[in-house]
Amino acid sequence: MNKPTPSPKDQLADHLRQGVLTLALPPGADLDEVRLSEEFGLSRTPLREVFRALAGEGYLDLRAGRGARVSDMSMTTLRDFFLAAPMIYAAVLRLAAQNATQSQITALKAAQTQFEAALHSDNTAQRALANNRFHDITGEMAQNTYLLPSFKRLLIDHARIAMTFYNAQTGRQDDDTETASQHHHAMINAIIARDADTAEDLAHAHWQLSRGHIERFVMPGALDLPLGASHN
Amino acid sequence: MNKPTPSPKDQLADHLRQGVLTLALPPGADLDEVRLSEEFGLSRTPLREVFRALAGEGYLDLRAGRGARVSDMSMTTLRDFFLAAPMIYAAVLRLAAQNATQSQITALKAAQTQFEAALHSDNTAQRALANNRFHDITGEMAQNTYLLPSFKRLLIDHARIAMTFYNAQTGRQDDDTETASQHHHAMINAIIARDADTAEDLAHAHWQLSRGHIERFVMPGALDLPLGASHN
DNA sequence: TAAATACAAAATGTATACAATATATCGCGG
DNA sequence: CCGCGATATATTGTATACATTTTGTATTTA
Repeated sequence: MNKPTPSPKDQLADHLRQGVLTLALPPGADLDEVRLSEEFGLSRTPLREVFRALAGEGYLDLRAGRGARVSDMSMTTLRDFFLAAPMIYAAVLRLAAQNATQSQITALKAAQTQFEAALHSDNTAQRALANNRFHDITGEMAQNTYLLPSFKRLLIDHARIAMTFYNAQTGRQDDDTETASQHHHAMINAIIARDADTAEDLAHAHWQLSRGHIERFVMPGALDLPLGASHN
Repeated sequence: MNKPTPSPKDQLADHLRQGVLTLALPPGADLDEVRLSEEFGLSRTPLREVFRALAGEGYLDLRAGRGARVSDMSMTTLRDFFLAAPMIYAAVLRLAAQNATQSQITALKAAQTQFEAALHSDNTAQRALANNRFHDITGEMAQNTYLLPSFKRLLIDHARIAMTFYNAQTGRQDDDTETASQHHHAMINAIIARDADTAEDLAHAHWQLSRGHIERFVMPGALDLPLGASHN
């Protein structure tokens, strides 16, 4: 067992990352340096370095003289997201199929097992985190330094968007997650078979699913009620 | 005139960025905290924050307990680069054509003027920096948070690769830079015309040019000399 | 009453001193 | 002479104290 006990810095970083991904720290939330440093037994100096690092990864925004905030989700986020995601993700999965190592494939299978477990529990956060982990591994598999930064940022907001919509959505939800899980399985198989084309197709299908999911949330069937009749 | 005098931190950051882009700080170079802090009149605390920030942008690598280095250029860098660059760059330029604001177009024209000036001087570093600035503005124009991180990393290594090869290359060089400059002009026009398709095509042509340039450097015509006859 | 200004409190930014860790040097033994 | 290990040096990491900036509040004035 070689787990070298994570440093307080790593613990804090992981805590914040998880918080951001699960919306426990909502977009735009202020982070109090003093409170966090007391809570994690760190002085402000290393804490601020963690902030800088997480800002570089896209989790936080640092505004000079005004402290750190959880990076925002603006009105245009969704549009930007669905413009970039299919392209980047298809490329990553294609490269993943070409370059995955055996140990990475093992890790991916394990992540998928965790994801399925999370599906059966009713813990939305666990689900989002497990899904995030799965896709993160595909990113490692691709082994392309230039693609990864964008991919990781997409994964952050993918998780946050999923948290937003899976929490709210009723019906169809289980269908969709089941399909997503099947996609994951097919991805694993395509990667094992080194079948880049299939992997790429699966990436597109996967985003198409997300897209439909969110569209149904953002533009639901209108309430069919007469105007102005509501105040008894 | 609203130039609020850059803070020492910004100065340092810019200095390091420029150094990395121009190879004044070669890949893998160690950065001495104490020396730099004395040189720029900063204490180590803010200096290390600059390191963290630049690491996030892809300029530096931070290894725990072993200080900061200029991020490396490995053997696989070129391959990764030319796999990712055409795709990302085409996407960025397409979005740039769709979303550019008037003031950004003005800035782009100015950058191109600077680039041409640098072409006539014989300063390779100036040339690389001006080219970098030009492309950086196209990145701003695209206005897509998710694409930018990868794009910016590509630009860093684009500059470094250009510095490597333009310094060494003989002949054809002027042809190529002239063609590159023409591409830039055509890009500006396509952006003004909001012609996304043309912009995307230009992106591909531009990378094709770079690619050819580097191929000729990496795989030159072999020296046509008899083996083993060299030691007088 | 509303706006503006001055003051107070809080939070961020920086410097310096100290602790921990990594690297280099020297001495010893094989 | 080479390799190993211990000590010394240098460098990185952390804590704390202080300076600066921002933000909130109260008071004054139109």
